Amino acid sequence: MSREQIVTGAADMIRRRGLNATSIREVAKHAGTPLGSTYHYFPGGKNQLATEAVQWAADTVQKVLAAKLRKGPAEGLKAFFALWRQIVTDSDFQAGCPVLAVSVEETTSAEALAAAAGAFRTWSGQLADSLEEHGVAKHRAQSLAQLVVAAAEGAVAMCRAQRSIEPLDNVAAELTALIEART
Amino acid sequence: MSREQIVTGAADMIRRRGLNATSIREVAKHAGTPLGSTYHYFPGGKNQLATEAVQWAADTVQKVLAAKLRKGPAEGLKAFFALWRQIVTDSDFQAGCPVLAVSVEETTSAEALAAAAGAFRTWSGQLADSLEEHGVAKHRAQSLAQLVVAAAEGAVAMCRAQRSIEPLDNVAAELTALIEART
DNA sequence: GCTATCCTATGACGAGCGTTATAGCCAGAG
DNA sequence: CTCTGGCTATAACGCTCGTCATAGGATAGC
Repeated sequence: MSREQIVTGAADMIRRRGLNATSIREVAKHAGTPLGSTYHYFPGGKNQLATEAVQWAADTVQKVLAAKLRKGPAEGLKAFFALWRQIVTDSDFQAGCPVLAVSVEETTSAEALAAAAGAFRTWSGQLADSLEEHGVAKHRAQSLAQLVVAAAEGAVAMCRAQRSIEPLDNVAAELTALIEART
Repeated sequence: MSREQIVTGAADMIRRRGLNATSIREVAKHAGTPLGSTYHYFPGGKNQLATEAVQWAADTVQKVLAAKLRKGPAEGLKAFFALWRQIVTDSDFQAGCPVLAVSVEETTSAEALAAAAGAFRTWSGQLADSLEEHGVAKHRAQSLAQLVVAAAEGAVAMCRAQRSIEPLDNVAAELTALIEART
């Protein structure tokens, strides 16, 4: 279905250039669909498209996380970082996280920003639940989970700026040690 | 001098809206200077202005960090997080870090991106040096310092999306405990 | 008072943006 | 075969963007 291609294409462009630099015309071209179709599928315009793109990215990560966390928090954490590592390296340091990109632009639609907030809450919530199940106190589990998400997002951006995967790998190693010591 | 006002104003707008949504016209208006002056002071156009804005922000943080790190890594870390906390809360969750904003937009000029990379390297380098002086092994010091910078940047973005200061405070608490345990 | 230098003021350029409108196509139901 | 409804195609709207050019004004040194 071409509607889905538009959403995933939009997510990919937001990941790279940010929301403001992602134009509907280019998303349509990139998806091989005419501009008119975009407004047919997304009558809410750019707001709606951006919101759905963020939600799609959030869901994708959420599914990976849910699957890997069944083997414990440490495995989930590894998968989380491996996922970002692949995105950064496969794109030659040109792609990052669309959720972060939306969070950083005030101009953004309120709905897309809310979707971004939901993504952060979902991911850190999944991690926190897993930590709690493995004996970490509730509040501590939440703090650690937020640390993981924040550090991963920040490290991805650092890697892009520095054109080096080193920050992400270092951060992953530090957090792996920290999590494994607590569980 | 009005040149400086243009740079700081640009940094403030990039902090809030990102680089792409920051137009030279609005920067000039915000600084109370005519549009023509912008190209007089910055013949390199938007690239040059963005680069100087990033450098200005980087220097500002670097100075605070240098001053506080003299009292030890833990004090530096506290000041680092306090600085971001103030920016986020004073702006009612609308402002973040211009360095991160530039790092997330591929469209960005290569020079501004290089300035962003320099900022990350400077900040984490300062922290790493301080940790090393207080007995942390060289490589470990670097990892920890990168973790701190990445987590702070990511946490600021999370706070903006969620309109809550909680992630930043939780991350600061976790990292303070981690750093104090190692020094 | 005169002139050279820095800054201002104003407007124009081509391009791209989000969005809307309208007319045409084309499959599948009756 | 016809008709209907989902999708395409195309063009236009008002707007803002980055950039450049050119003319005007002030101010400092002589």
